[in-house]
Amino acid sequence: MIQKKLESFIGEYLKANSCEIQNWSVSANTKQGFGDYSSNIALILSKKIRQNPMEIAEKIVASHNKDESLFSLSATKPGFVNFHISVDYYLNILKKILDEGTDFGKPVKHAKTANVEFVSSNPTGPLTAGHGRNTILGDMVSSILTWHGYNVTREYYYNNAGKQMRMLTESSYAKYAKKIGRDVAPPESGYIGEYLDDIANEIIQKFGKNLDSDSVEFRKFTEKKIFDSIKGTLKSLGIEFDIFSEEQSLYENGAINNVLRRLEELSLSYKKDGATWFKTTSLGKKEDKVLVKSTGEPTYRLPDIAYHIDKVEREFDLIVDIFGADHIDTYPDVLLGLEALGVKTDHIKVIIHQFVTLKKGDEVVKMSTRKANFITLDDLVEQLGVDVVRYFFIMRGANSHLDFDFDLAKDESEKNPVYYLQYAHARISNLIIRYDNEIKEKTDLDMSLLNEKDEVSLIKKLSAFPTKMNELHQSLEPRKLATYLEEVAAAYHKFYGNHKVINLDNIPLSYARKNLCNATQIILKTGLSILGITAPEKM
RNA sequence: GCCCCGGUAGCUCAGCUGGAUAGAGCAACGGAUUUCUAAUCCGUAGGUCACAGGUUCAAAUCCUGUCCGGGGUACCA
Repeated sequence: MIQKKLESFIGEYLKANSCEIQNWSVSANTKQGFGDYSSNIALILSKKIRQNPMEIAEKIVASHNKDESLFSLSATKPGFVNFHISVDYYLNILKKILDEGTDFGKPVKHAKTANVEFVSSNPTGPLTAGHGRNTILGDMVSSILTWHGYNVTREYYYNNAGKQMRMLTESSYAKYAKKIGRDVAPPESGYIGEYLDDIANEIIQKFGKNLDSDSVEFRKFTEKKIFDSIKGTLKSLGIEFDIFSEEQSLYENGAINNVLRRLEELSLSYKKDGATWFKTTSLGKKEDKVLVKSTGEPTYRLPDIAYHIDKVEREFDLIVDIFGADHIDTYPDVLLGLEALGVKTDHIKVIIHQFVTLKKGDEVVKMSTRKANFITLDDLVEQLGVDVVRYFFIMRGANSHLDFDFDLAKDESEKNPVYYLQYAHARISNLIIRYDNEIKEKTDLDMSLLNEKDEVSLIKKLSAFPTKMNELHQSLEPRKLATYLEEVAAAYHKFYGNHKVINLDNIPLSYARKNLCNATQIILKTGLSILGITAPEKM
């Protein structure tokens, strides 16, 4: 890529002058007036060879062969070396975008596998608005990896062995019992949502009124029904999972006991007060953590260690966990456990996101599945539409808190930047139809006619796409793609506003501009599809 | 107690693997409508980048401390 070439230019200069030095860089400029790229080499070098940086910069500029057509050089103020890339270079990229279409910028060889675990909410009720963030984030991260050539497994892990599910089963039975007139008190702090009434009715229809309280149907049927509803919600958001893994099986196949045994063998666990402790202090932590409570029930750490061993053994090249802030304290323990057992962890990437704070006006809504005072993800989709919902959850970086005012949601949805992107795409579609209707005449494509400021800056923006995607591959932050697409759309709207594409008096220019529009549309389409957002032809 | 995140324009936020003039949207004000879809564009105004030190040729960006706000967590008493 271009940056490498610029770096090697500097590198060769250094070599020719037998200077050995590190820490210098060539970076793209965001500001106007200093060329496309700049290097700080002279500033770094000045200290070492005790020379004025400006003089060094000018020497480097002078060393450049002026016949070189790719770029020209200049030196400015404190001592920057600026690279001005030739327009031809960008025009070539533009051609490449048109040739390669939505494959533009895609790395060819990767053939790797990745596992992305997300949502992983226990099937105790419908997905709430609060789950939306994890859900959307995980799906987009998966898409980013897919685009980069990974064969991605989307995995949903749920805990059906613990207290929550037992409570759900009892709550389900209580609803059933009440409907058929048995005198049964609902469990204390059980689940009370209306969705359980619906399920109870179905159970009556399907299995009749004579089920015992310990019938497996309460657990099985309730779990299945709730899962169906969760899957429905996910489907409406365009998300489908490849695998659902359950905690239960880790008990059944002995994986959990195995972890306990091995930790004991390594003297990394001990009993105290009837509980089993994980000796994390001997692994550099401040305090030990509980693996199995004195009640005999394991804490979340133990099954999660076993589950991660299982994932690692499935030999993915990359394992991504999308976790909410409640895991901040605990996931390091899980990794520690894996390392202690000699399981490789350096290909595990944990993405933690902060929670969403839901508000109604100024009032914060505390959501609880158990108490059934929640706004479902379905509600959001119904009110705002899939595209707005998807965009909404990645408008802030995963690591920042996200405030969501439900009262203003609809209001704000009209101002949602996603429309700005989609409008740019729709505008282009419309324009191309117009163009084909109005201009029948054929002409050769001459991109060099595109030399207006707005045109050039749009072309440069489009050219940055592969670099952006590369960054995205590193950071796995969908927001960065969204930000980039907003910039592309802005550059396009600006160009569109200031220049006519269809001009019957200048067909060659019209044609070149039409191709610029095509290229813009390709980039927008590719980006939007990675975000799982529709690219409309009309708005 | 321990941990995480944030404090940038009136509001909501970008920018934060250090770079040269701190950016958008909304709100305000003024302009563009015989339109290639105005869900757009052009312009004006708006900033001690919480505060204080430090590192550096260079700090909104890195380090330390302080203040303020949000959140998480414990077989926690």
